[in-house]
Amino acid sequence: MEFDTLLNTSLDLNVTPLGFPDERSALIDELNRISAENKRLTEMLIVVCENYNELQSRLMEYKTNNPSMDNTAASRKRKTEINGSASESSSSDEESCKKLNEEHIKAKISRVFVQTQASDTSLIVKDGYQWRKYGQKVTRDNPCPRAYFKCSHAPTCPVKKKVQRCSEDQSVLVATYEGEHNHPHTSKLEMTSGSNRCMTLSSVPCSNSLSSSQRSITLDLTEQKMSYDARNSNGEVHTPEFQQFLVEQMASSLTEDPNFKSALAAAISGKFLH
DNA sequence: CGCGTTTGACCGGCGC
DNA sequence: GCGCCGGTCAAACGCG
Repeated sequence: MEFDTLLNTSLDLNVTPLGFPDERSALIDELNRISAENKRLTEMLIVVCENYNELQSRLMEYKTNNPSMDNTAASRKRKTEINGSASESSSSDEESCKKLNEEHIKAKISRVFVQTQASDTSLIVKDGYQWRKYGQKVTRDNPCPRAYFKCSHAPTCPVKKKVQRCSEDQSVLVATYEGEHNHPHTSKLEMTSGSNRCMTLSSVPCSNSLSSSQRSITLDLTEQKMSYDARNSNGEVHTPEFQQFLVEQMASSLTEDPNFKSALAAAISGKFLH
């Protein structure tokens, strides 16, 4: 894992030139301890994902047995559409469920939290797609203006996004995506360059922020997906192996953070040099 | 001159 | 029915 590389690097840069055997052994112990902790955290994350998967399966089972289960998370608008189609249509319950699922897919919503620099006043979230801004509005619940974007890469792409600064922490951008892209990323490099980077977690039906410096977490707020299945940008369903990979990526992405590296190197060198 | 952004006007849904 | 509010439109504007 890159964590080891990082630690070896800090060892070479900060400690080895001093050449104290005690410090080296202490550092190695520390490295082993941190590596073990890293491994333990990774395993915990896997367990959490498995538990979530199990819960989702139970929910799916419950919903299957109770098809009339209310869709409480839907917006008022969605409720209106659902009621309207139900009253006008004579279709069966199964067809209604189908329609609901289709509408859910159409209305796929995900939310991204992006940590930006305090001096950065733009509402730009680099996510690998090209966006055209078509409006900006000050909303009631947040003094910061909300910007409205449409995907401009493909004329037929229905995806929209809203970007607004968090009212509590204005260094955090909240980007809300609606719909799914019908084309690939325009630039994968853009995903990992610039002032912010994105890491995506799908199918987590809650809102949360797990941002470290210049990093973001995507939380998919749609509820039509009944099992934990990590998807890539093309909507492909991934295997459990990929979930394992994703977990490892999440752990390793933390260690790739330059700020984290420098802070860790400083902490280690400071601990043993003072 | 073309393209993207800005910004005020407009529209539709919802609550009272 | 009216007002509020979020979302969208489109003309004006700026920049390369």
